[in-house]
Amino acid sequence: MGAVRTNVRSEDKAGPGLARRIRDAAARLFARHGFHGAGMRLIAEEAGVSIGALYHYFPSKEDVFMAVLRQEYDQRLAEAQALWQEGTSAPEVVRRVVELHFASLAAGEGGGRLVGRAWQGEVPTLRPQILALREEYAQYIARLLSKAMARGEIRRTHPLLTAYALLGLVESVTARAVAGDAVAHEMREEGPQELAEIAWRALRPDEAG
Amino acid sequence: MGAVRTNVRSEDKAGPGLARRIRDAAARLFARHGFHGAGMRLIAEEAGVSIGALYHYFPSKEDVFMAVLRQEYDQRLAEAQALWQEGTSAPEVVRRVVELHFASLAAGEGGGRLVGRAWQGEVPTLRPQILALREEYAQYIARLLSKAMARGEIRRTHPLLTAYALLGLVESVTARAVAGDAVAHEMREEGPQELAEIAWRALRPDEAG
Amino acid sequence: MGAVRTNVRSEDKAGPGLARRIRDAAARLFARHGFHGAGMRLIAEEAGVSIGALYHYFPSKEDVFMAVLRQEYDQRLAEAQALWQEGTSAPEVVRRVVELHFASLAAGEGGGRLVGRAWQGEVPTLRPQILALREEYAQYIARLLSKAMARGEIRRTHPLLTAYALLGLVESVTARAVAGDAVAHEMREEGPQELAEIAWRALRPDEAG
Amino acid sequence: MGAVRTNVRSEDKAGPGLARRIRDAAARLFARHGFHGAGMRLIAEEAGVSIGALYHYFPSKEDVFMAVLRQEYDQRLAEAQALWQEGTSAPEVVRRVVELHFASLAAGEGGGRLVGRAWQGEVPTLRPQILALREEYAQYIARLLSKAMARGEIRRTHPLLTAYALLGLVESVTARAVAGDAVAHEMREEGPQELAEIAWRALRPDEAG
DNA sequence: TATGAATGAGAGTTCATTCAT
DNA sequence: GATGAATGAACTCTCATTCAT
Repeated sequence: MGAVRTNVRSEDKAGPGLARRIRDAAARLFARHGFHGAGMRLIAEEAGVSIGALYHYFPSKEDVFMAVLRQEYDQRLAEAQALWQEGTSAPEVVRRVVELHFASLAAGEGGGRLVGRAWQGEVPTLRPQILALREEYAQYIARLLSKAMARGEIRRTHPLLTAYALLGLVESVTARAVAGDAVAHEMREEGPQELAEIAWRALRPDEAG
Repeated sequence: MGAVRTNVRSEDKAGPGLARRIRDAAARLFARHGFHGAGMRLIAEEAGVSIGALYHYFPSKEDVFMAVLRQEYDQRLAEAQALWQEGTSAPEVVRRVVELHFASLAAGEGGGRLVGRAWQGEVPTLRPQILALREEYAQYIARLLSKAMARGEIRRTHPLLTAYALLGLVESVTARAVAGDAVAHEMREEGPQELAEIAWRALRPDEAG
Repeated sequence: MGAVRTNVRSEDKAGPGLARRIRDAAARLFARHGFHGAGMRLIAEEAGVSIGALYHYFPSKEDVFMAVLRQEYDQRLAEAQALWQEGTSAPEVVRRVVELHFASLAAGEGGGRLVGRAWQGEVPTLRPQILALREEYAQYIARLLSKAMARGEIRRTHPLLTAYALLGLVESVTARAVAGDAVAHEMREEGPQELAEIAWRALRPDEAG
Repeated sequence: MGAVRTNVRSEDKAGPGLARRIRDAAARLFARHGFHGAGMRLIAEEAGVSIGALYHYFPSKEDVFMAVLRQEYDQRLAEAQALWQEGTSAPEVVRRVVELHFASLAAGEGGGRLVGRAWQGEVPTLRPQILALREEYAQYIARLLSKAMARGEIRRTHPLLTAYALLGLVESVTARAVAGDAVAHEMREEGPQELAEIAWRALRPDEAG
C-alpha cells in the first residue's frame, strides 16, 4: 500500500496512474498470449513503465494476473447490476443475462477473453482464487434466478448449477464465435438470440395453465 | 467422416509402446500441472524413458500435448459412437450426450480434465489446432442433432451452435463440480439429471400437436 | 594517537539522533543477516525512517556498513582503554585483553559479531578500509605489548604479529562458542581462562633468572 | 548424479571434466570476489562452460560454494595427514601444523583464502554446513593434540578449544600477511617461526623436571 | 529536511531442445 | 534406436540508488 493511495477518487482498485496503466497493459497481453506467454518485461514495455514500477505496484506476476481478472469480473458484475433493478421479468432477464455475457466476451482484445479463458487451469496456484472469482459472479446470477423462481416466473432448478450452466453455454459459443471463419460470423449474428431462446426454454415454467 | 475414423488414429500412432507410455504419462502430468507446469524432463521421468527417447517419438513438447489431446477427444468420440446406432430417440440421445460428457470430464485425474481445460488459452500457438479438435467433436454432436431435427424429434436450431452450447453447459458445471466443497458434491449428484433436463427442455419440439 | 581519538568519532558523527538510529538498526541487521542479507529498505524500516532519510545521512550502503564497523571498533578500543592505565602488570594485561575481546564477541546479537565476521571477505570493495580498522585495533594492542616488552614483563616478539595472533585466537574460539551445542557451552565456560592461559604462556619471559 | 559418474577413476569428488573445471573456476572467483560478488554467469565464463552445464553439475550456487569449500578442507586434511604418521613428536608436530596451515592460506589466489574467509557469515543459510566443515578439520587437529597430551608431550588443555585457537591464530596473521605493504612482507617472512614459537610455548609441558 | 515512487542492471534459476556417442 | 550432457535464451524478481516534490 501507499503506492495505491496517492489520490483516492478515481474508479475502484488500482488507483490513479501507473497501476491502472500496468493493469490494462497486462489485460491486453494476458488475453493475447496467456499467463505464461506474457512476461513481466513485456508487460512493463506495453505499459510504458520500468520493471521496477511494475513490482512497486504488484508484489508478483500472479498478483498482476489476479488484479486483471478481478477487474474484469467486477466490471461484468457492475454491468449486470446496472441492467435490471426495475421490475423486468423472466424471459427478459434471461435474455439480458445471455446477451450481456455474450457481448462482453466477444468484445475484442480486452481482458474480456481472459474471463472465458482463465477460469480453468493455466496457473495451478491461482485456481482457488480464480474459481472464487467466478463463483462470485455465478452466485449473483443464481440469486437473480432464485428471485424469478420465487415469483414463479421460471421453473425451479438448482440455481447455482443453472447459473454455471448459463455461463458455460455462452462462453463456449463465444469462444467459437471469435474465430475468423464464416461459421464464426454466423454465430456472432445468431448467437445471442439462439442462446437466449435456448436459455428461456430451459427455464420457463411448465405451461400447466 | 473424419469423426468416425479418428479413433483408429490412437492405435497406429501409439508406436511400439514407448510412444504410448510417453503419451499416457504426459496426459497425467498435463492434467495435473497444465502445459507449462509439466516439463519435458518430468514427462520423461514419469514415462520411465530418457529425454532423448521422448524427442525420438515427438518432435516437440507441443506435439506431445496435441497427441494427448487428440487421444482424449478420440476416446470421447469413440464412447459417443458406441452409445447409439440403434434407434434411440430424442430425449434419450440428449440425456446420454450430457451424461457421457459429464462423466468423462468429472472422472478423476485422467486426461479428462484436459479437455475441459485446454480448449481455450494456455498455449496460444496451439489454439487453431485445439479448436479444430474441439470442432470435430462438436460437429459430431451437431450431426446427431441434425438427424433428430430431420426426424422432428427436436426443434430446429443452429446445430453446431447448439452443440457448442451443450458442451459448454456441461463443462462449466463439471469444472465447478470437481472442487472439494459441499456444493461441488451436490452438483456431482444432481448435475447429470439437471443438465439433461435443461438440455431436453431447450431442444424439445413445441408441443403444438 | 589515532587510537585514542577514535572513540570521539562516534559522538560527533552520529548526528542529531537519526543517524545514530540508522546506524544502530543497521548494526543489528548486518550482524543478523550479513552485508548482503540486510537491504537498505530493511534497514530503513528497522530504524523507522524513510529510505530518503537513510540516503540523506549516508551516501551509500557501504558507508552505512563502515559507520557501523567503525563504531564497533571504537567501542572496543574505548573499553580497552578504560581497563588499564594504572600499573597493571603483564599476565593481568594479557588476561584482560583476552577476556574483554572474548566477552564483546560472544555478546549476543549486537554488532559484536560483526567484528568477528567482517574483517575478511564479504565486501571485497571495502577490504582495505576494514583491514585498516582492524589494524588500528591491532596496533593499539601491539603498543601495549611493546611497553610490556620494554619493561621485560613479557618476552620479545613481533608486537603487531603477536597482536594479530591474539585477536585471531580469541575470534576463532568465540565463533565456535556461539553455536548452540554442548561443546559451545563448554567453550563459553572455559574459553576465557584457557585462552588467557595459552596467551600468557606464549608470551611470558623465559624463566632464566 | 549420473553427471558425476561417467568415468570413475580420477581424484575424489566432482569427477572428470566439467565439474572440476567449474569448481576450480568458482574457487578462484569466490576467493577474489566473495560469494555474492561472483555470479553464476561469471563462474560459467571463467570455467568456459554454459550456465546450463553449471546447473547440470550443481543444483544451486550454494552447492557450488560448498563443493569448493569441501574440496579446500579435504585437501588441507589430506596434507595434514600426509605429514606425520611416523613418530614425529611434540614441538615438531605443533610447528608443522602451524606452518602447513600458514602456507596453504598464504598461497596465492586459489580457494585457500576462502577457508580463512568463509568460515563466518557471508551466507547465513550455509553457516551450519560451513561450521561443520571447519569442525571436522579442527577435530582432526584436536585428536593430534590429544595423542600428544596422552604421551605427556604437551600439557593438558581442552583439545578442541586449543585446535580452534591454533587455527584462528594462524588465519588472523595470514590475513594480514597477504596485504601488499612492508609489514605484510615482514609477517610472511617471520610468521611461521614466530607462530610456531608462540604455539609451542603455549602448549609445552611445565618444566617440572 | 524528508519522502517514497520510480528505475533498471543484474541476480539465480528453468527448460525445451540439440547432438555426439 | 536410445542416451543424457550440454546449451543459452528467457524467466521472475531484488535492490541500491535517484530525484521531483
